[in-house]
Amino acid sequence: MKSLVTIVSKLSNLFGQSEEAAKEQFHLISLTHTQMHYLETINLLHNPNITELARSLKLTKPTVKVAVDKFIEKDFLYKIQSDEDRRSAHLHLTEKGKLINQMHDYYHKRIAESFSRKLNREELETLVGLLNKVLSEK
Amino acid sequence: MKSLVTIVSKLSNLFGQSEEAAKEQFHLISLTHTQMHYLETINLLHNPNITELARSLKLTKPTVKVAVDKFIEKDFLYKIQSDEDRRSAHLHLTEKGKLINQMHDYYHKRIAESFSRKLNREELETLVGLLNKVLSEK
DNA sequence: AAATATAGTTAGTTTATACTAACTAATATA
DNA sequence: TATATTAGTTAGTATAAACTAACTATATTT
Repeated sequence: MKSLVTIVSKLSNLFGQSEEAAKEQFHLISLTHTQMHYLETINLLHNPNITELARSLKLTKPTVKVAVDKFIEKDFLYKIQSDEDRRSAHLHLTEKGKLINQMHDYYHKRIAESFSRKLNREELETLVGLLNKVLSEK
Repeated sequence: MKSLVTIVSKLSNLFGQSEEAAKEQFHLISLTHTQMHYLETINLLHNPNITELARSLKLTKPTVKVAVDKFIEKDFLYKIQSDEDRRSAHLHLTEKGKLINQMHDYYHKRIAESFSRKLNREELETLVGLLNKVLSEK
C-alpha cells in the first residue's frame, strides 16, 4: 500500500512537470494558471455563457466578465449571441484558444509514449486493462 | 495506443480534481495557484534563500521578496539568517506552511485507496509492478 | 585596499484577479 | 399587464503578482 502511494505521488509529479514543459513548447507561458483554468473550463463546458462559467468557476459574474473581455481582446475567445435568449451569449474558443487543448493532448500523448516505451505489448495490454478497471465508475 | 492516451487523460483529470477537493478539505482555498506553487517549490528546494527560489520560479528577486513577505506575515514561512553568508537567509515552512504537503499526501493516499478498492491483491501487485517499470529512469 | 559582485531590499509602476453595488435589457411569472 | 427574475454590464475598489531601477550591506576578486 505504501508503494502504491509512492507511485501515485510520482505520477502526480510526472503530470505536473509534463504540463509545464508542454506549456513552454506551445508558447503559452504568458498565460497565468488562472487563465489556463478559464480556457480549460470553457472547453469542458462547451460554449457556456458567462453565468454558467461564473457558476462553474465559483466566481461572480463581473469578475468573469472582465476576464472574458481580456480573452476576447487577445483573440482567445469570441462571443455568439443566443437565439433563444437574446440577453445571453455563448463563449467560443478561437484557434488560439484551442491551443490549450492541443497542449493537453500533446503532453498526454507524450506520457502515453513514455509508458509504452518501457513495456512490451503484453505488459502494456495488462496495464491498460488494470488502469481501465481502476478508473471505472464504482 | 489510443486507449492509453485516453487513460492518461483520465488520470490527469483525476489528479486535478482530487487536488482541488483536497484543497477544500484543508481549508487552503484562500491560497491562489501561484501561492501553492511557491510553497511547493520551497518545500522541494529545502529551505532555499530568495535568490535560489527566484531562479527556480523564473521570477525576479523583488517579485519573490514581496510574495515571501506576505507569506511570513500570514505565518506560512519564516526566515533564518545564514551563518556562512550574513547577507543571506533561508526560508522555512511553518506548520501552517507544511499543510500544503499534508494536503498532497492526503489526496495521493485517497487516490491510492480508490485504486486498491477496485482491484484484488494480485491485480494490485501487477499494477504496482508495471507502474514502477513505467516510472523508472531510462 | 580598492573594485566588483552578490543577497536582499525599497520604491514605483503595470496588469491580473477578485469583490460589491447599481444599472440595462430581455424573459418569465403573478 | 405589472412585477419578478435573469443575463450581462458598468463603475469603483482592493489585493495579488509581476516588472525595472536604484539602493544597502556583505563577500569576493584584483
